[in-house]
Amino acid sequence: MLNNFNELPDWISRGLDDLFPYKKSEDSDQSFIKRLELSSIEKKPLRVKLGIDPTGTDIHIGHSILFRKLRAFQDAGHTAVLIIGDFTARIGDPTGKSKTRIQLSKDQVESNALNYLEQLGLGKDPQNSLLDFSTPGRLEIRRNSDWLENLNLSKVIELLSNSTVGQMLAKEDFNNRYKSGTPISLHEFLYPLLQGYDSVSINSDLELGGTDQKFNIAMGRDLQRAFGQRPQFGMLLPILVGLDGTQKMSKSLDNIVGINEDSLSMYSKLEKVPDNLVFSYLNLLTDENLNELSSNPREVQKFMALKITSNFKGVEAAKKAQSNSETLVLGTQNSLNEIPEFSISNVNFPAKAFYLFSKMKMCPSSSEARRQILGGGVRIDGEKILDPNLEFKTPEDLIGKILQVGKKKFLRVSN
RNA sequence: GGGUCGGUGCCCGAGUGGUUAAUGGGGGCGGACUGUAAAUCCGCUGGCUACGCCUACGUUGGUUCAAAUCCAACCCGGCCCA
Repeated sequence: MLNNFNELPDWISRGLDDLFPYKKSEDSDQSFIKRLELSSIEKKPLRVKLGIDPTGTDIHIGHSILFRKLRAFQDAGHTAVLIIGDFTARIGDPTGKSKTRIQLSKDQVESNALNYLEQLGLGKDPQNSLLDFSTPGRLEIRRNSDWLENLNLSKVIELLSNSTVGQMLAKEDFNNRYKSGTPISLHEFLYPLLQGYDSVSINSDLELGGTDQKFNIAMGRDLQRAFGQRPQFGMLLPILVGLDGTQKMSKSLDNIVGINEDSLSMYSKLEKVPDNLVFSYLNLLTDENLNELSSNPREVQKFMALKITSNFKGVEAAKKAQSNSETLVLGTQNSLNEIPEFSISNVNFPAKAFYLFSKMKMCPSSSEARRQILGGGVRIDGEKILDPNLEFKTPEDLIGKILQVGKKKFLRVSN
C-alpha cells in the first residue's frame, strides 16, 4: 500500500489498495477527505461511479468487492452511479487482455445487462442484495450508449487529442502487447478515453475500480478537467485472486465462485481455496475482525467460507451448506438434504452409464463420461462404478439415487 | 501497397506425403495421500448410447492410392519498407 489511509473511516479504508490523489491539502480536488467534508457541508451526496461492461453473464465474488464498496457508499448516503457499459462492451476493455476482445452484438449486451442487474439485486430487498435498489436517491443506472452512441467525429477527435500515442503505449497492457508483437487495434486506444468520458457525462466525484483500472480512471480525471469539471477521485480495490491461487478471478480462467451458485457449491469451493488466499478473502469479502482469528488454518478457512457464503446466501443456508459439506466428506451422502435434483426425463432407456452421466450433465460429453468412469471418479449412491457400459433398464432403477463425479459434483436423480 | 515470416488440439509448441486423433510442456479433470489445502506420485485429456463410425492442423479448391505435410487462390496476423 502506498499510503496508510487511517485518517479515513473504516468503511472506506477497509480493503483499499489505493485512493488517488491522496494529498494533505485544503483543496477538495486534491484531498478526498476535503471532498467528503464538502459533500456533507453542502448536503450534496457524492456521485460514486462504477462501470460494468456486460460482457459475460455471471457475476463472481471478485466483482462483489467493488459492489460491496459501492454499497458502503450508498449506505453512507451517497449516490451510486452504476454505468452499464452497453456501448463500451462492444469495444472491449483492453485492460489485462493479451489479445483483442471479440466484439459483442447489441442484443447480447442487452440481455447480459439485465442479467447483471438481477444478480446485483434488482427487485430484491436491499438487505438481501449487493446493491440498494430501492432507497430513493441512492442509485442511478445509466447506459453509456446514451452519450457514446451518437458522439460525432469532431467530438471523438477532441477526445483523442487529450492523449498521445506515448501515453497509450506507456500503459502496461498495450506495452506488453506491442513489445510481444501481439496486435493492438486502433479502436482499443479509444476505450480508456470513452470510459473517461463517462465520468464527464455523469459528473462523477469518485470512481471505483480494480487496481488495473488506474489508467482508465486517471483518464477520466484528465478529461473532466479538460471539460471544465471538478475532477473525480479514483478508488482502487484489489483484484481478487481466483481459486487457482495465482491468477485473477475470471470466468475465462475458470477459477471463479459465482454469486449465483447454490450455497453448497459456493461453500465447498471456498473452504478449499489455497491457504494464501484465506486472509485476503476475509479482508475483502467480509466485515469480520481480522485480529480475532483462530490459529488453526483449517478453522479459519472454514470460518471464511461460512461468512462469505452467509453474505450471499444468508446465515441459515450457509450453515446448512457447511454441515452438508461435512457429511459429504464422510461419504454419507444419503443424509444430505440439499443435493440439487435433476430430471431424468431426457434420458432414453435402456441407458448405459456413460450415456447417463453425459445426459444428466454430470460430464460435458459422453466420451468424457466414459473416461471418468474408467478413471474411477464416478459413483452411484456412493458406490464406485467402473464399467462405462453398465446398463440401466428403466428410470425406476435410478430415481432417487445420487450420481457423483469426483468429490464435488453431486446430483439426485428425479422424475 | 511492396517485401518477408507465420496461422496446428484449452494455451504454448513439435511435426514438412503413409501405424497420425497427431511428440512434448502448461493448464484442466480423475485417483492415492492430506487439512476436501499445498507438495508429491499415478491415470486421463476430439465427438458419438461406441469393440465401430464421424470430425479435426486459417479458408476453399487441386495433385496423389494416400496430405497437417505438395500446388493455387483467398482470409488473418507479426516484422521491414512506403
